[in-house]
Order: sequence, then C-alpha cells, then structure tokens
Amino acid sequence: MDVLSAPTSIEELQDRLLDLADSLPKRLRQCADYVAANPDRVAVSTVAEMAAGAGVKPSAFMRFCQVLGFSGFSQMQRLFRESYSQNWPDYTTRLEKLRESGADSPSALLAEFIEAGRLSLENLAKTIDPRALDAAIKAISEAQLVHIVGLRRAFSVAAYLAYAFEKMNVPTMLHDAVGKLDSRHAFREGDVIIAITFAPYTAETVDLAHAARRAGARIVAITDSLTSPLRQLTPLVLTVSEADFGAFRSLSATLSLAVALVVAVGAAEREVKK
Amino acid sequence: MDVLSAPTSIEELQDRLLDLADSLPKRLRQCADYVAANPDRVAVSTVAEMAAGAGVKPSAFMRFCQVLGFSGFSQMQRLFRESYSQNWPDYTTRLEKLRESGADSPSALLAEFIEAGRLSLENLAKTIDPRALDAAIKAISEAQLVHIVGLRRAFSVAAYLAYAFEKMNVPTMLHDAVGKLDSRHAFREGDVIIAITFAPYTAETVDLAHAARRAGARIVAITDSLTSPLRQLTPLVLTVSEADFGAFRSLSATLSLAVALVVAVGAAEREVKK
DNA sequence: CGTTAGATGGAAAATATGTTCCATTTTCGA
DNA sequence: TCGAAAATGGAACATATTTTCCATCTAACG
Repeated sequence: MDVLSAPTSIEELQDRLLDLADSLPKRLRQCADYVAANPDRVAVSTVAEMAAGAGVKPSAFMRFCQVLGFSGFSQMQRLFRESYSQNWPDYTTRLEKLRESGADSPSALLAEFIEAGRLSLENLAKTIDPRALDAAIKAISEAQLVHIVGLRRAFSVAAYLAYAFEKMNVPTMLHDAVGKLDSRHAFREGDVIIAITFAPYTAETVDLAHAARRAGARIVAITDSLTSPLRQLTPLVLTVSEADFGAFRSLSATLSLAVALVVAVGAAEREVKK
Repeated sequence: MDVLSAPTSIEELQDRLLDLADSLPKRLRQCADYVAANPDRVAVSTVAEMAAGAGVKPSAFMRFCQVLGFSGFSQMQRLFRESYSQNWPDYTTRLEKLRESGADSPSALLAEFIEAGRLSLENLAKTIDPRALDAAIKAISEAQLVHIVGLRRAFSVAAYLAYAFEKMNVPTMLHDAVGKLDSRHAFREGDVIIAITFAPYTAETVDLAHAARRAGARIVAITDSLTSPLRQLTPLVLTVSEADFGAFRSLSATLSLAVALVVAVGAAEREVKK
C-alpha cells in the first residue's frame, strides 16, 4: 500500500474512498461503507462508536483511517469537524497571532477584515431563521410608519435602512438623536420600530424601544446573541452575530440582512397594492 | 443557586440561558454569550476550545456547564451531539435551501444579498492596491483633522467611519448636511477629507471635495470605477466595486475597507506617538 | 495439506480530555 | 477601610479515548 498523504477535504476523501473500496479487505470495507453512508457521524463520534456502527473492532477502524492516509482517527475527525463548523472558533486566536507576528501591514489588516466579513456572511446564512424573517417583514409592511433606531455603532445600519426604505417609497422616520433630541412621542399604535443594537447595548436605543412599546408600536429587533435586552420586548428578533476584531465589528452580515429586509418589504407592499 | 435538572433539549437550554444570563458573574456570562452565539461549536469542540472561544479558563467553562444543570461539559455536549443528526448543512447547501424557498421569498432575497456581499469582498481582496492603501493611511494619520463626507447611499459608510475614528481618538468631523448646512469653510490646510461616493455620484459630495481642495486639504477618495469625478481631484483613490443585486448595492466591501482604514490609522498614530 | 502473507481482535500503553480542588483575587456590603 | 463571600485561575487528578503492538486466525497458493 502506498504511503498516501492525508486528504485535505471531504470531497477528496470521498474520492479516495471510491478508489479503494474494491481493494479493501472485509473489515476495512465495512468501515468504508459506514463512513460513506454516515459522513455526518464522524465529527461527533469516538472511534469506538464508529467501529460499533460499522460492525468492526476499534483497531480495525483505526487501520482504516491509516489506509486513507491519515495518521489516525483524530486527524480524520479534525477534517470533518472543521468542515462542519467553518473555522472561526479560533478566530480570535488567529488575530492575536497576526498581531504578535507584527504583520499588521494595512493590506494584512484588510485581508483579516475581509475574512471576518466573509465568515459573518456565511454564519448569517447558516443561522438565520426564515420564519423570523418572514414575520418581521410582514410586520413592517403592515406598518403605518417605520421608525428606525440605531445609535453609535449601529447608526450606520440605521442610516442605510432609512436610505433604502426611502428609495422604496416606504414611509420612514430615522431617529438620529441630532441635538440630543429624541422623538419618543412620535410612536403610534400601528407603527413599527426597527431597533438595532449590539453588545454593549446602547441604553438610548433600548429606552426608545420601551417607549415605542408603551405607545403600542410593534418592535422588530436586529441584535446579536440571546442575551440582548431587546429580546424581552418583542418576539420579532433577527439575530446576527458578527465576527469581531477587538472593538470593531464587521457589519457585512448586518447590512446584507438590512438590504434584504428592505427589498422584501418593498416587494410585499407592491403585492398589497395590487 | 437551585439545583436544577439538566435541560433535555437545546431549546430548553436556550431558555435557561436567557433566564440566567443577567444573574451570572462576568466569566460565566462570557460563556453564556459564546454558547448562545455559537451553538454549533459545542458539538465538535473540547472544553478547552470552548473556553478559549469564550475567553475564559476551562475551569470557568466547567462551572458554567454545572450552573446550567449539567453534571459537566460532557453531558452538555452529548445533548448537542444528539441533535446534530439534523445536520446543519454547510454554507453552500444552506444557501441553496434559502434560495429554494421561492423566487422572491425573503430568504431567497437574503441569500442573494449574502452572495453579493461575498463576491464584493472577494473582489476587494483581489483588486485593492496596497500602495494606494498605504498612501491613504499615511495621509490620514498625518492629518490635523479628518473630515468625512459621504451622503445618501454613502452616508452609512461615513457614519461608520466617524464612529470608528472617534473610538480610536482620531479627531474627526462628520459632514452630515443636517439642515442643509454645509461646513465647507471648515477645511484647512493640513486637514484630510475622506470623500465617499458611488455612481450616480452625489453632487454635494463632489462639491465639498472641490472646496476642500481649494482650501489646501488633501483628499482621500473611496469610490468605484475609473470614471468617478473624484479621481481628477486626488491621487489618493481607493477603488471598491461592489456587486449589486437589483437596484441595491451591497456595502460589505466598502465597510470592510473602512474599518481596515481606521484600525491601520489608529496603529500608525500610536507608532508616531512612541 | 502445509506454509505463509495478510487480516483480525484484544489488551496494554500513550495521549488527550474532562473534572475537581484549593489558593488567590476580586467584589460587595458593613 | 476592613472583612466576608463569591469568583477566578491554576494545577493536580481522574477518566475517556486513541493508538500501538502482538498473538491468533484466515485464506490463498504451491
């Protein structure tokens, strides 16, 4: 048997599985079949479990991994684990390393932020709850007036929403806190307020959301994580968790969500008018 | 703290997380946030990895599991591994699923915008000119005062820049055109103005850039394409071309560029002060 | 039918991982 | 400001899991 280098992707592994399957002795063949049929189990099982599933002894499964070119089961498992949860668990660590290695040339920084944005987008695709999205859009398109509240970090999202809704002819009010004026008395029953805030949550935004609720307006929250204070105010929560870089957070995912929201509301309103 | 029985489903666990989050000490709170934001990691990570992700020591994470009612990490992980069968698909599969949910369903729209954002980011990585970036950063970090001008679509980028520079202690003035007041007489020699505009180019932004030039300020342009009117005003041009979907343009790439710019300037200024 | 190369299973060794305990630090209230 | 209670981090300990090794078994070939 040749000394093969380990596959570097699941696809590569599957190819190799196909190549080898015929030339494999009985027990190893069983392993191959089992892995091919249950690739999802590999990431979360022990050798013992995999072996039992394939109907072989652990040591046989071990040999199977080695025949595929891995040093052992652990290495093979790593492949499956990484492809399952895209590699941003150690994202913070990576940034620290980057810092230490002094490679903070602007281009390297940019590359990191690009990567952070990409991961955030992928994560959004994986975690968005389509029903929550539908519900939020329904609420917004039924609104008399859409209030948009997002301050500090979230202000740029709020500004973009205001711009885009305007372009879609959706009546909108951007609460920009200019001159420390807040417009909390503008909320009416039948209005919807889109409140955007991320940890550390801006008190004014949460305040305004409370005020809106007292006035009988519905609230759509765009926020991160389960522990957001907005979560207690409304069932309409869109969760976006962005990869952050120290104090700075990519807003790629949030903005993509924002624009999707606007376009969908625009489409929904056209429907209604027909 | 009550002796609680272990949650038997992920939903139950999330509820409990919400209940407890506020009453948890700092480190355990970090664990809660991390788990809430990355539930998919739990199935495939070790305590050490989870702890590192949450920024705590393994023993703290351990205590966190126990506070939730589990005997330890292993028991909690078992819960996540069992529910793993529904197999959260990878990014590509998931995106297809979102798209399949009907031509202009919200989820399908979101999928398109996510994809557009990703393309923009990739494109930015490929096309950015590192020398232009370096030059822009040098100019900005030498500035007495950084003016930021971006209106309409570009306003959200401008707002983000203003926020981020502020956090970095870089003296900044955001030209927001509130009340149609423009502050064209604020430009001074030694200042830098960051002008942001995309086709169709906003006249006010270009105007202000001209005014800044007359006043002897340097201009850094963030714009698209070769035909931008800002290109005649300054050699310091950062080009970002965003993929668009329908009438709407993703801002993912522009914002990543913006944040990289800010952090690099922050780093450069610290250098200077040393 | 005997020999041999290869395959197999079991058990021991090595390693990784989870868990507990306790000294030190921090926080909070008197 | 001090003292008590809680929280924290580190290290020791316990357990689980992986990996290796080798005696035994099986099948193929002369």
